[in-house]
Amino acid sequence: MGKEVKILVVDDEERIRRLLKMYLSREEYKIEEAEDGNEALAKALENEYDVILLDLMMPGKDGLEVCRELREKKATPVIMLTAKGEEVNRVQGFEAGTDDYIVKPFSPREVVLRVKAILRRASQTSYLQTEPTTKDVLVFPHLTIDHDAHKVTADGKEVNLTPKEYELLYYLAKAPDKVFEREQLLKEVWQYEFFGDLRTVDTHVKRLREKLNKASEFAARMIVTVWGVGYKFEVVNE
Amino acid sequence: MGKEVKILVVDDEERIRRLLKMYLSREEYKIEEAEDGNEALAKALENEYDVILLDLMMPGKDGLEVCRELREKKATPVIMLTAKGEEVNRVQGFEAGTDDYIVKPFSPREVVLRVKAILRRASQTSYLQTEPTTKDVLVFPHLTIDHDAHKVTADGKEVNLTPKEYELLYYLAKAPDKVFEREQLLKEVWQYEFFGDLRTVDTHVKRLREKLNKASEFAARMIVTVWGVGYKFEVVNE
DNA sequence: TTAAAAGTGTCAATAATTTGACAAAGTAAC
DNA sequence: GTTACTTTGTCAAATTATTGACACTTTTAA
Repeated sequence: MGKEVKILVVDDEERIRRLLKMYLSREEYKIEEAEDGNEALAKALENEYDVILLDLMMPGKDGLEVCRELREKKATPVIMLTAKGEEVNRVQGFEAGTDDYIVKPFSPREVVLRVKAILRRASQTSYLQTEPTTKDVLVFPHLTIDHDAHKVTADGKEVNLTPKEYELLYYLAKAPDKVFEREQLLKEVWQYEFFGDLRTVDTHVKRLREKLNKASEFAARMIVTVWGVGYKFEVVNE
Repeated sequence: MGKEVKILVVDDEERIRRLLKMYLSREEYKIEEAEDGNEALAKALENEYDVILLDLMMPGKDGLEVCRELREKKATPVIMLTAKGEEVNRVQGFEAGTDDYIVKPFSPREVVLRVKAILRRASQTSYLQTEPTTKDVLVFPHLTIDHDAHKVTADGKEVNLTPKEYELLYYLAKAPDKVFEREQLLKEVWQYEFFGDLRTVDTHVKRLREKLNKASEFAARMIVTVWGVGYKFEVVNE
């Protein structure tokens, strides 16, 4: 339902573009890319994007400049990507017409949250706001993940998860039945510059299962180990 | 119950319209927008609004002029938005038919309070005021927030809150269960040009909990920390 | 039975929150 | 106006919770 959401991702590093694309694709957004300021500006002016993710530091035209020039013609929401220490003056960014910031290295959750926040705001600006913005709640037998409230419930009982546990569960549950290798989970649930021990994933899975199990053994069993490959979320039929 | 309240928001800056809309939508008003004087006048004449929020400085026809022309046909209440330093002669404004002023940058509370004041005045002017204006009171177990009286009661005892504390509580309590990031709270509870320290939110939460706790430990526990994300208001089941 | 893979418990390192103290800004009372 | 009082925002400990690593145990599949 609702029309397709189009996002433009601008960064000179191919790796960053790929990561952003990966995170955002999971939310069913359509992603396009640009690798420098001029290309970004050209695309942004020609097309109608719902959000633009814009790197601050780029060879040639930098993010602020692109934003400023874009603003002369269009109001497309812009989220600026800044590296730590690159600390833009918020007021400066604000004057250029930036809507929000994300500091690198970012985590998937952060990116997705920000994009959603922007989209929500934008949709509220639309003339008639009759329909309530669709709630983001995953409901399975024995387990409910309410992403707005950031709350997990198993067999009626609330399960208190730490951020990483929550993210891990949410990530897996968003694609039931799909197996993820530990490497991939580390890349996508953790920040993108994290090169940690693969066993770390196991530890978190363990803690997650533990907590789920206290509330519902069925919920705990939904985190399934795929031997030799990784983990997946599978709905229990009971 | 009660008829819908329709408000027209007029400002050439999209951001300001969005902010006003955000604040006022939470009060269940229906908001329409106009981005310049002519559009405003056309809409104001065609429709029946309960209040018009009108920016003073706009390219083309300015706020005073719109107000003056509107007054030749209609008595719709007008609240003028003026930037600091832009200090209109109040007499001039009243001659044009302005009902009230708000100085930018404004805070949500200010906007909502003024609008409510105007609506109250308007409804009292009406001939027979039989229907009680719908009361704005949030009632939870152990906690009641009477927004009309601007009064908070926890387990029967009145809790004395400062404006910011009150606004923070009210904002959270208006959307139970929904998690808000500190950034968002700063953006929406504080004035819109405030770029303060995120920890400021924590301090206010602390003071709020402190005061609530003196009256009712259950009420205090309703302000819930969501680790790594932000805060939410959650009803305690006890 | 064995090698590889997964699960577990512990601990130190990190990270986020809470808190208290203080200064600045704003208000009210005189 | 000036003074006293309140509210507000910042900052930097102190506290608390999360996290990552690693060694060790258990399970699995061949």
